[in-house]
Amino acid sequence: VNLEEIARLSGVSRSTVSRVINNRPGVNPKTRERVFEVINRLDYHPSAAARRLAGGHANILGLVIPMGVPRLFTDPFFPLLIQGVSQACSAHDHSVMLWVAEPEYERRTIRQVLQNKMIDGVIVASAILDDPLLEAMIEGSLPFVLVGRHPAAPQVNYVDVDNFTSSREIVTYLLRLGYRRVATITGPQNMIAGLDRLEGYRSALHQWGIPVNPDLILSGDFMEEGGYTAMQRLIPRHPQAIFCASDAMAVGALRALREASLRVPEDVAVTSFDDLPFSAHAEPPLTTVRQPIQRMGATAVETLMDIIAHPDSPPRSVILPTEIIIRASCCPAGQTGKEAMPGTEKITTNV
Amino acid sequence: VNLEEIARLSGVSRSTVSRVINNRPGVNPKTRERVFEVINRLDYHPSAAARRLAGGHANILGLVIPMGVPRLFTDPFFPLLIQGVSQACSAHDHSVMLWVAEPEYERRTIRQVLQNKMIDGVIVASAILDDPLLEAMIEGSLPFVLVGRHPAAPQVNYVDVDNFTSSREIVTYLLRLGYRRVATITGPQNMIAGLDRLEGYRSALHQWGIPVNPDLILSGDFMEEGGYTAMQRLIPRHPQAIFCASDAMAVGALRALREASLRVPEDVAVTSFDDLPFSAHAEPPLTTVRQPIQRMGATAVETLMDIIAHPDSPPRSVILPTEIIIRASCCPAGQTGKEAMPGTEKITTNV
DNA sequence: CTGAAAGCGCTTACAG
DNA sequence: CTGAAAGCGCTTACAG
Repeated sequence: VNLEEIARLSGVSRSTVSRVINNRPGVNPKTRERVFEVINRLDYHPSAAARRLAGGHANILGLVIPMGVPRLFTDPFFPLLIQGVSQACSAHDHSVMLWVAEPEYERRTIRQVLQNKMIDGVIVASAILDDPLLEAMIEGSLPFVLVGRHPAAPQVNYVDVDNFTSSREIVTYLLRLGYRRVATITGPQNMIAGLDRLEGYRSALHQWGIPVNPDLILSGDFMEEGGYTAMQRLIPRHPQAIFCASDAMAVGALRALREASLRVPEDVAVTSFDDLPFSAHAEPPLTTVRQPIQRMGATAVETLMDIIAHPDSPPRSVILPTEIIIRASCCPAGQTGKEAMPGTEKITTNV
Repeated sequence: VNLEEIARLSGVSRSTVSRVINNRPGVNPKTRERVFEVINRLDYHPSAAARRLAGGHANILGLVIPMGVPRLFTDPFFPLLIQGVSQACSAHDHSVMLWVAEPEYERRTIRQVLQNKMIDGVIVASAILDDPLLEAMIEGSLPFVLVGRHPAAPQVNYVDVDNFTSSREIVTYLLRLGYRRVATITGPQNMIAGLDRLEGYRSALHQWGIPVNPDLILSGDFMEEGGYTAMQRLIPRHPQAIFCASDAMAVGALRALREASLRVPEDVAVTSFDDLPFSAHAEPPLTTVRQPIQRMGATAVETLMDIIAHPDSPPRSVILPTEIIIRASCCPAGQTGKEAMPGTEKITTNV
């Protein structure tokens, strides 16, 4: 079943069928209706290959996850993102081409993506500063959207949450509970989210006139293992409360605290960032910043489709809201957790 | 840069360039070399769209993950599989198109996949019995490979591990340690892996002349939550040892045991299946069957490429080896765990 | 071993 | 509002 056949059966030319399919103006409504009827009856779908070759859109978006092996399966961030992207594409009758860019093959992947004449645009889920892939994308002419803000290039379209403000607010929450010796386990400082979350921590302390103590800032890697080892080094420094820059690190931190026989939240209060599905089942359940990962994926798709449709409009940036999810890993300073804490509760922020 | 230009610069016709690109025989070696030289110099890549349209291969494989929301981010099985597929495709200069098939959109996804005239073949990661997608694939003519064996249709190509034998062996391992009251928490019984792992459990007991006690068989869902609730129901029945059909369920079971103040392995020995990355960090680390998930993805790609290249050869099935990874969640019956258990150790099976 | 030509299924000016 | 025609970049018989 091809366009030719639809034209024949509707009694019009191929040009007209093409106009109908692509929703172009200037077609008699009755003609349009007749053509649609035939299309639906035959369950006709245009060939992406032919479309693309003829200079049109293939309705295929690329998704690039430039990530070394570890984090891809340490936590469900990327699976959720992939799902959001995939769902939104499906809903808009687009397909998605996926690249998982291992660092050692990065150059090759860049070529594969940019020289791939099949895709209409790309979603890049990289938050690594100075990612060569990102630089290549900026140089190139393929429309793309970044998941995560870009610190330097203002022309880059992106979808993100406000990592800075969200982090400042959850640290402020700890300060309000009465803690003063608040530590942080940071994300990698070559990722924008890692930087912003640390800045949010610093900003909250500044606002409350509390000096930032370098001994209470430990660097992590967003993963369980990194949270675990950072916490081990932190324990001798006797923090009252901690802000981990990711849930996965918080789980590692909880493990280190348990091994040291410290109770959470009675001895140390713990907060983090992400609200991944496992965070509600941690021991204790985590108080954390929820970011809408799936929605970020879906929003990236919609933003990219809009960019493709309107290539000359100014750069787009979308900031999605977060909320603070309050669970049992915190309690007011000086109290025991059990008596003081409510069930899960939400504080919506950055709306 | 297109084929025309390569032809011009090499002083041959487009036909010849096409033959060179597609590694067809009947080209003078010197001509071939000359053409390759120009291709490499210009970094030329043929247009997948044009290729496909002209009746050739686009070098694009599809990957379908027909799964409801939950398991996709509960455990890293699918991320690992995706990574294996993506890597192997990249290595063979293929691209991958991804569909995450939500059950409610399944019909739509089936159409999108089968009517997609872009892909050369599909990898289907469904182990659900009577999956309509699978039935549609069997009806259709698009080459495909299943990840997970198909119980009924012998013409279906697949890549899998031997779930039955591997499960029998890890349960046998528990029996050798001296346990007799061995329970199991099963996977969903509408998935072939769930069925096979339960059969393996039964078979091990039979071999040892131990009657199968229905009270010691609880059904789970492969996920943490299901393992947790199944274990809660199991505790009053006083099992000495348990075989969980997935690591994620084992983690849930450990949580239930901890809440009931039962020690692992002293009070209850725990084994499972998968050896996902988090299993080495569980409390205690899990004795489990390791299946090579990434390699299954890569093998599926290679098998599919082989099927596409040789469409008329008989059905292919590939069984990859597993190994039993011994960690601290088991000890000989009647001993305390600490004194008896070695570090991590492997028993390779099904090689 | 090599080339000229038709054709894959679309889109896009161009003409009316 | 509609159609005839060219062309996108390949592959594949067919002819030599």
